[in-house]
Order: sequence, then structure tokens, then C-alpha cells
Amino acid sequence: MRYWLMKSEPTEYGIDDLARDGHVAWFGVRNYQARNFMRDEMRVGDGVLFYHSSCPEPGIAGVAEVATPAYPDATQFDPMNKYYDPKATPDKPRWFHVDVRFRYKTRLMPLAEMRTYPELANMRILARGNRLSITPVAPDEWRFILAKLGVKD
DNA sequence: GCCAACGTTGGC
DNA sequence: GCCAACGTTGGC
Repeated sequence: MRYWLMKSEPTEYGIDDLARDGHVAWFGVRNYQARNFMRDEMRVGDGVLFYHSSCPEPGIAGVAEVATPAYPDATQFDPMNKYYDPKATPDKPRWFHVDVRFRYKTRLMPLAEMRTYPELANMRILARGNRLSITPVAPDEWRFILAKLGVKD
């Protein structure tokens, strides 16, 4: 069992959207490292911290889980889609993603609060200039955050 | 809106 | 294969 942090802009798709839908395809990732995490390392049932980015109060907004193995991102084949990739073909897909399932909406744990905890000091999300939209979370970081948010693993 | 950080592109 | 230029991310 592994743990992950996945960023989403709440104006595009936030925790309330996931609470409503229950399940969402994490399409549109166009970064190789993030793709590799989904394609090669995620397993169904892995824990996900749902993080709101590029918004007035960035931070962890809920908990989810990996719901499917990775599969080709359909938007890469669609010339009308903003995620279209002319170098990808159905024979040789370049982009993959998993689906994510809702677990809980939590209180917001703002980025500023995360920075105050020495236990989280090594999180990639706190590193300067971090832009990666999917990052691994260590088991002790996961347990610490869930305890602070008052939810059970 | 600014700007630091980083990934990608393309000329050589 | 190097590296400068450019584009994007994302916090502030």
C-alpha cells in the first residue's frame, strides 16, 4: 500500500466535485514523472491526499483512493481536446491515468499549516519550486496528516 | 501580476 | 548531446 498527493485546481475540479461524483478519471496529466507514478507505481486501494492548488487557500482538502489501474488517456487522441497530443496514437499511447474514488472531505489543511510541522518537512509539496502534480507521500506523513485531520485510515 | 523553478523544444 | 530560449506551474 502506497500513498500519494494529487493536485487539482478547485475551480476546475475540487473535493466537492469528487464528493458529488464519487469517482473521477484523472485525465490530462502531461508530465512524464507524474504519468510514471500512475502507470507504474499506483495500485488500486492506494491512499490519495486531494490537494487544492492555484487558489486563494492551497492545501489538503480531502482523502481519496486509487480506484483503477492506469489506462490510456482518451483525451490525447482527440484533436478537439485541449490535452490532444499529436505524437500519441491508440497503438502507441503516451499518456495514462488512473481513476480516483472519494473517501472523505476533511477540513482544509493549508499549505502554510503544513509548513509548520517538522514531521512534514520532507514532503515534496513543501520543497521550493515544486510543480509536480502527483507526488509520493511517506507512510508516516500519511498517518500524521490523517491524525491531524481527524480521520481514520 | 510577479517571479522562481523546472520541463520541453529545437538549433547546432 | 548540449544548452539557450521558451512555456508552464503555482505560491505569494
